[in-house]
Amino acid sequence: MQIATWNVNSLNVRLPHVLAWLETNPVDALALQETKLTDEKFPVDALAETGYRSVFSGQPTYNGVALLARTEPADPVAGIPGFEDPQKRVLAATIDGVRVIGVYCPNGGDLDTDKYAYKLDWFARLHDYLADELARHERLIVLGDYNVAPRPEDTCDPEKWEGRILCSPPERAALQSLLDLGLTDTWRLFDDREGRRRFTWWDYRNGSWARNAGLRIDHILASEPLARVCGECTAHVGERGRKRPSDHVPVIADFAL
DNA sequence: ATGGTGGTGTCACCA
Repeated sequence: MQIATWNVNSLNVRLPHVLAWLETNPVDALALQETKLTDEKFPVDALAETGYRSVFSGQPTYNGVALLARTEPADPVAGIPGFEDPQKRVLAATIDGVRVIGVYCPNGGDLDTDKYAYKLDWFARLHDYLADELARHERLIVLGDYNVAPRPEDTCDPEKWEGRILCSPPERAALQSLLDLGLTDTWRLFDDREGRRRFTWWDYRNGSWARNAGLRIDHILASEPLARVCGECTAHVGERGRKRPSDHVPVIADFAL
């Protein structure tokens, strides 16, 4: 089973990119973030023509998540149960016997802002939700844009990034608390693989792409039975060099199921 | 220093 995540930064703009990518990478499931579409405007038909069923949870202008799959996603649940939040950031469904939870974690703004406090609180809610889900589902994948670079080597310039937003110790601790539940960051299973590009996001500003000034903030976490059979996790970095790209690229993992 | 959305602003807001 191949499963991928992609923050598309507007599905309205990026739909041609997504359709083309799916044609050459016919993954079993794809989690999208920052669709920036209301549910009425979700491109159900165009995706169906490419062979994908969709479930989605969107809002105008900001946020918005979706799950695409070649089989009908079952038992969809939007949001974190028990957590009232107008920001559409979480969507779960069962795909081919795997419970898949797509997440768009808050960015956090700057360290001294309300957005940062919201980010840390949001991660605590996600933690408790995932604890429940792990108890219910042996096969669980949690994937998306976490807006956290877990280690210095997941940044282009540790001296610059350490302690800043996306890399601060509380954010890293929040991500680690998810792993401590029994989830594996599948990327790190292949840390010793040579020639692999290390980042998943490059800011549109400052010529970040040209300088390869990126971060690894998009992750695919898997429960133990899935991590054991994970054979690959890579970033499709080439997507960042296309015309009118998202600032994130797809991350794809392969499980021998 | 860029890019996307909503919508016409001295654009603001978000990433």
